[in-house]
Amino acid sequence: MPELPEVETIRLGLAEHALGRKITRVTGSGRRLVRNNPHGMQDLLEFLPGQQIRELERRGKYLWLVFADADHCLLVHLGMSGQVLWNRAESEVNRHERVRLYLDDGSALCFNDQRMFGALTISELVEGTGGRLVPAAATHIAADPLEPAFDVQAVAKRLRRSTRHLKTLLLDQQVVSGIGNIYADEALHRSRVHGLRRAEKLPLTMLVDTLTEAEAVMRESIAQGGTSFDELYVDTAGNPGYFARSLRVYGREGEPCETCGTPIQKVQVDGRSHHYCPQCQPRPRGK
DNA sequence: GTTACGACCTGCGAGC
DNA sequence: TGCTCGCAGGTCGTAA
Repeated sequence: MPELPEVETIRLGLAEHALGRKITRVTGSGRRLVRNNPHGMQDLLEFLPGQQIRELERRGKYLWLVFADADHCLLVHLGMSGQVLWNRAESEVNRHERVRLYLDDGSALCFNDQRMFGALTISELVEGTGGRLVPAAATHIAADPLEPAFDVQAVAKRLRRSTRHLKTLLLDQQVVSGIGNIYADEALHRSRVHGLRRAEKLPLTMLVDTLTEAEAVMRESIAQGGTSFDELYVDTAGNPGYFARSLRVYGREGEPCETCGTPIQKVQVDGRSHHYCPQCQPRPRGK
C-alpha cells in the first residue's frame, strides 16, 4: 500500500527517467481513475500531449508532474494498489493498466491500479501550506514530516486539541500527511503509545515523540525502497521494497515483540486494524 | 466545527 | 469443486 516512503521511492525513480522528457501520446480507458476531472479521460488526452515534464513534486502520498510551460500539473494518487512503471513504449499491457504516457525517448509511463482507489487529475497549481505551489486539488493536504515546512511542535499541539484516537489522527491527511496504516502502527510502537489513546489525554512530549518516530521510520523505509507485502507495491522498475522485514508490529500478529517478547496483538481502531504490543503499549483503562 | 462510520473497489483466502 | 463471505485500506461523503 503506497504511503509516503513508497510514493517517494516512485518519485525518485521517475526523476531518473522522466525529467525533461516530453509526452508525445496518451492512451487510457475507464472512468474511475480519472473521476476527478470534469471531462474524465478526455481532459488527459487533450492536455498532456506536448507537455514537457519539468519537475516531480510530492506532498504526503500525493505526487505531481510539473510541466515546463503550464500552470497546471498532473496530480497522481496511488490509492491502495496504484503503480507507476517505466517501460519501453511497445511493452506488453498489464491487465490492470489504466493509462499510458508515451515519452519522446521511446519509453512510456504506465499507471496500473488493481483496486481502483487511485486517481489521476489535471489540476491548477496554487499557493498552499508554507507558501509552496501545490495542486488546487490537494490544498487540503497538510505538510508531511519530511518537508522543511513541517512544524512538529505545532502539529503536536494540533493533535492535543482533539478528542479522537491518536491512531486515527495520524491517518488524517489534513493533520499530518504521508502516514498510512503501516507507518502509524510502527511509529506508535516505537513511541510506546497505544493507538486507542485519546490525543487530548497525552502529554505534548509524547505526541512530539510519536511524530518524530513517524519521520524516522519513514526515512528508514525510503532507504530500503519502501514496504512490499505483495505484488501491489513495486517501484518504477517493477522491483519490491525491502522494509517489510524491518517492521516491528504491522503484519506480525502473534509474533513476539522485539522489545519484550510479548505476542503482538491486533484490534480495530475506528474501522482500521491496529497492531501493537500489549506490554510496551498498554491499552487505555476501560478498553 | 468535530467526530464516527460506511461506501467505494478488487483479489485472495477461509469456510462450507 | 465451486460458491459465498469477510478482509485489506486511502479517501470522501454523510449523519449525528
